Amino acid sequence: MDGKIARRAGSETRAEILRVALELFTERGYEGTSIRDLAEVLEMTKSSLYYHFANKEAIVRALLDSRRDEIDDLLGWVDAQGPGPDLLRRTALRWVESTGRERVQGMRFAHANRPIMQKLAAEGADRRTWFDTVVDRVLADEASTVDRLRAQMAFDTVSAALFAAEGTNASEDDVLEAARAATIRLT
Amino acid sequence: MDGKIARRAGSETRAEILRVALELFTERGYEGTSIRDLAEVLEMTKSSLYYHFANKEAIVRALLDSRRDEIDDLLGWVDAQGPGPDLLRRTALRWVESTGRERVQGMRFAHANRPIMQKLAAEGADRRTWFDTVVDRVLADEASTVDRLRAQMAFDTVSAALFAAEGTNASEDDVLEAARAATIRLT
DNA sequence: GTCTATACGAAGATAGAC
DNA sequence: GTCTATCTTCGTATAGAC
Repeated sequence: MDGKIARRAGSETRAEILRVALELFTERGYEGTSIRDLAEVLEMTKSSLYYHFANKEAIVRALLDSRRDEIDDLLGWVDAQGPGPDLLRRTALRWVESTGRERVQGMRFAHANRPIMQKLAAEGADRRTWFDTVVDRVLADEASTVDRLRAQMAFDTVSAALFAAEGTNASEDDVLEAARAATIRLT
Repeated sequence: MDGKIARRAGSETRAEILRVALELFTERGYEGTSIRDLAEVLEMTKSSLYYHFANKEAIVRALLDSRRDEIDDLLGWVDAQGPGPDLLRRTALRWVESTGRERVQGMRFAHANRPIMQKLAAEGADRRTWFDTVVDRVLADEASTVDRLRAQMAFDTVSAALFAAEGTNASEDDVLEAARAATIRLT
């Protein structure tokens, strides 16, 4: 783990801030979480936070950056596949089955904070845009709007299952299993 | 329309407030919409608003009340049905196919404001709780957690399709058609 | 029922010392 | 990099006249 890239000093704090921010933003919502709240949990002052991030929104942006690579991976994988009628199912399943704790956390976050997600989406690269690309490559050119919607839904099953599980005592494994089953049925 | 219940004077303003609130809360989010914003659009003062609603949250509560009847209807319908293995599909389809503009609007609202929805949910009657009841009556007693999740998802397809359609140019009809197709596949 | 005026707290953000 | 102190704006909400 001591590879080419030396560990940048100070990045620890940044990472810690992001960890806490993800947690609080998910639980209480972005608007419902103040810089003060973050500072309190982190046991540092607001000002210190502002040393690491220009403003509150920048924290969310950084959070989103971390998730970006996963979709890039998926895109790379799709490109390496031969075309075929089952490409949609295979790709969606790959996506759903590769869902780990981190991604689930990210989805909860996205769920809890749609307004800011949409705002950031309007400015450029967001999850939705990336998935549009995936769906483009995986569906035939003549696919209808409804086909496209259904394909998107097949990728979104974890999110949907998570929503369905809200307030119930379903485990994370239950959620993932339900999502997997749904993806198969939708493709 | 001049039936037994005389039209209560003043309720017009209330209704107008709710109309505007639903719109703004959906577009900018609950936290992102101030009482000021509402007052401005309504061309009245903040104080007048406070005459009609005790506080900001009360507006959301009123908004939710309006939606409650629909699920009561569904529950009544389910009770009138004979049991059978296809009861889940029939019920979910009935729900999805009865989705109109108003309900779609309500879903968008719920989507955009998960934090407060959850807060109000914690206090009692929310959509999720109601649907738990529906799923209870529609599924066999020995249904597994995953079965229950899948059933919930079958009811939530409009919501999922709406999410999938975000940022695309899919029409509302496209969304409803995709939702219907998904419900069939999931049941 | 609607207004003016205002209290009051909390939020995001910055200046500048150490 | 972290702190103290402070600025400014905005939020919800209330008092009380008309």
